[in-house]
Amino acid sequence: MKIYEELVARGLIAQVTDEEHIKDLINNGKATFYIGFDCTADSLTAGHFMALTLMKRLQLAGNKPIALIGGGTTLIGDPSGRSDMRKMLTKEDIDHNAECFKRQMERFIDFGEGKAQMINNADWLLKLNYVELLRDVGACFSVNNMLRAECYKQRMEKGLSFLEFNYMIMQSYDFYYLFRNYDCNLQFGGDDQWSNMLGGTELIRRKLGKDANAMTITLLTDSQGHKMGKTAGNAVWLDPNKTSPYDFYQYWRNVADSDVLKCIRMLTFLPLEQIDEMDSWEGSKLNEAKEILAYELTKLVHGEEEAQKAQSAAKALFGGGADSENMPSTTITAVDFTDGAIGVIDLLVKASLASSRGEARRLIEQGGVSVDDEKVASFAAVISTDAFSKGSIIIKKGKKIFHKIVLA
RNA sequence: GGGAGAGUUCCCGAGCGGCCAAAGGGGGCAGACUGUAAAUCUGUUGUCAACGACUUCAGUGGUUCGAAUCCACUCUCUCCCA
Repeated sequence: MKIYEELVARGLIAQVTDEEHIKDLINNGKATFYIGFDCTADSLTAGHFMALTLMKRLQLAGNKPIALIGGGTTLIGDPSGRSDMRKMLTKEDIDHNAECFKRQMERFIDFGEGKAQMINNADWLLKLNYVELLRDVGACFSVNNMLRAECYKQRMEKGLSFLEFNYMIMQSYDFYYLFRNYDCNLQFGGDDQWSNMLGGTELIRRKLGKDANAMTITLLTDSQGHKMGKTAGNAVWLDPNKTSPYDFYQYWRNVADSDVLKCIRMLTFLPLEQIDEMDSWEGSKLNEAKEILAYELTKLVHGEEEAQKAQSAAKALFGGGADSENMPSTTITAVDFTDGAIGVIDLLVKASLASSRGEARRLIEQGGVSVDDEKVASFAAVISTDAFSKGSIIIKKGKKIFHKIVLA
């Protein structure tokens, strides 16, 4: 099976400009393709992860990836799929974020000589001259067409600033620039980028009379249609300092039944035959599939060792035995104690298991907190230093969140 | 430039000058049920030294014993006309 067919089989491809042409390019390693990453945060997220795996798959098939860091476009802000304007980021923030992205990507993609490239569009976008650009590029865009684009639909209701309206032009210019200077003949992106990407192929056709191609990746959504890779509105980060390998593992371990196979197919590198076999799994057997998913992804992002750790920690905890080896932990010192004891509420807050004392209190009142497997009965409960005879205690919040408190 | 309207808690969205820490929904968190799933049911959801106190309703000032609610100005957004 060739790479294109595999991508289709994995359900990764959403839309393409010219299927035959693209198939020919990537199946024969003739594509130099780019994916843009807007650096709106200081870490990549699980959402970007799919794009990264796609780059890797294509790279393995002999194609040449260009990771385009959006140092310039991020200054504008992509309005796609948003109902309100993004917060404007400062130049410094963006540079910092771009730097962080770079480090994370290097773990996935081989940026060795001639293998792949990382480029920042700030390098050319920031140098543009307004009037020149208008005459050169602006003339190629029809506002009527742009307004019809799907990515602006939502914003036509709530208002769209001219700044953001220009995002499509910037992204199109990127493609045009890469096409001319880097022989980039294909652009990949999330399905929400489709109209921005078409802007690019259109611009290339008008300016150079040549065909460039675009292809979008299916957005990873759960069975309810929500974008995946978020918990409570917060992204699942790839940076271990922002989302620990254990939490990362748990996120995937807890996906809904209906989404497991889709995730395995789209995100892991397991052979398709093996995945097809899992397809027949049902009921509690699916739990095993979730374990596989969680393990595979954690391995890809954090390495085999961390994946092992996360898995054994999870197994130990949910299996009953309290293996606290790899649990997130907080260290306290004697100073935190008053008269040889510390309140459970204080511990919860210190460990960030509760964001306020009121919340901690509520948790305890509702019976959601245990210390060393014993339910905390009263919010006034205190833990004495004696409890730390083994050096640490384990606090459990709810059913799935474990945290170790170490006495230094 | 002219006219009309809007800004409320994580989000949407109610809110006669006192009974408003603010209805309702969504989301979140916790409990029950389970398979670390989904669905369902229940509780909870500003902060704190917690039957009380303190800080919130775009901002700044004002009117009042008392303001999310009234007035003035400012900012932001939407709509209509140019």
